[in-house]
Amino acid sequence: MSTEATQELVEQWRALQCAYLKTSNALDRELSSRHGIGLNEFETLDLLAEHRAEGCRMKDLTLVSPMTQSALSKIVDRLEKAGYVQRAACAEDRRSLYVELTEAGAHLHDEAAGTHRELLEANLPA
Amino acid sequence: MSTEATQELVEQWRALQCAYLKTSNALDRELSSRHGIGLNEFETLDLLAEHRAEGCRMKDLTLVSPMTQSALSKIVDRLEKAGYVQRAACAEDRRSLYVELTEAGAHLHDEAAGTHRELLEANLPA
DNA sequence: TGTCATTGAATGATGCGTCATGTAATGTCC
DNA sequence: GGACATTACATGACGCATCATTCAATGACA
Repeated sequence: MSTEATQELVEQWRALQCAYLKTSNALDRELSSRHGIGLNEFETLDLLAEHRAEGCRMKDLTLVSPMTQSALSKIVDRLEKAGYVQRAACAEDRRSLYVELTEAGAHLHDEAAGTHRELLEANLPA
Repeated sequence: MSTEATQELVEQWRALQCAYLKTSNALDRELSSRHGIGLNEFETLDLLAEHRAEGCRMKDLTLVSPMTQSALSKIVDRLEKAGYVQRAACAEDRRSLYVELTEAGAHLHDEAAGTHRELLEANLPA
């Protein structure tokens, strides 16, 4: 590979990095200050809201989230402690747990989604 | 803003997130296993190599790196302990410190840069 | 020149994500 | 149906980034 092509690759990577960090930092800061939850918490709520109809087990979450199983377990812990989510037993497989939005969780999601979308529009490269 | 436009924004964000996480995870994993340094350490070495001619103070690093001043201080700590970098007093301003690549650091950077570029090519969206 | 604000850098407390591991429950195969 | 592997999830240890704070040096200004 030529030196110029390599240089271009590095610049492309730095641009990606910059766009991602700028956006995720802005999201995290605003979601925290306005709604009291971090970005990963919000995005988990968002996934739960999206799949609310089918029902969502921990395992399903790991399939659609970029987070680790372990991280998701702790995120759901925090959301549960805050009352935004609850775990429910799964009749077909007693190892599994359903994760469900509570009233408060659905309400918070509605509010925070506005902030989220607004910041995406402000930060994402057009 | 229309619902569809909002939805598209969210998809754009998830794509950005996915591309960034996939690439940075791959980079971090390979740089660690092949060269024993993390991604942020490497990118700091990379910046130092890039600005080697002018001389690079801590403060200059914070201007070109996406990392925090505090994080950079600790990254340089680790690089220094590993012998890849050294801090040197700054005559014009005794609060400042120059950060310089050592022989070993320059050598490691040469090797690791190959891995870095290779993984960028493999992971970045063409 | 003495006072006060600012700057460059280091550090301690804290939060969070990851890895490795543990523990049930389930599946498989003889 | 009993032994073994596998799956779903939780947890503890660890690393690392961040924030707030601290400290020393410098600048500004009366």
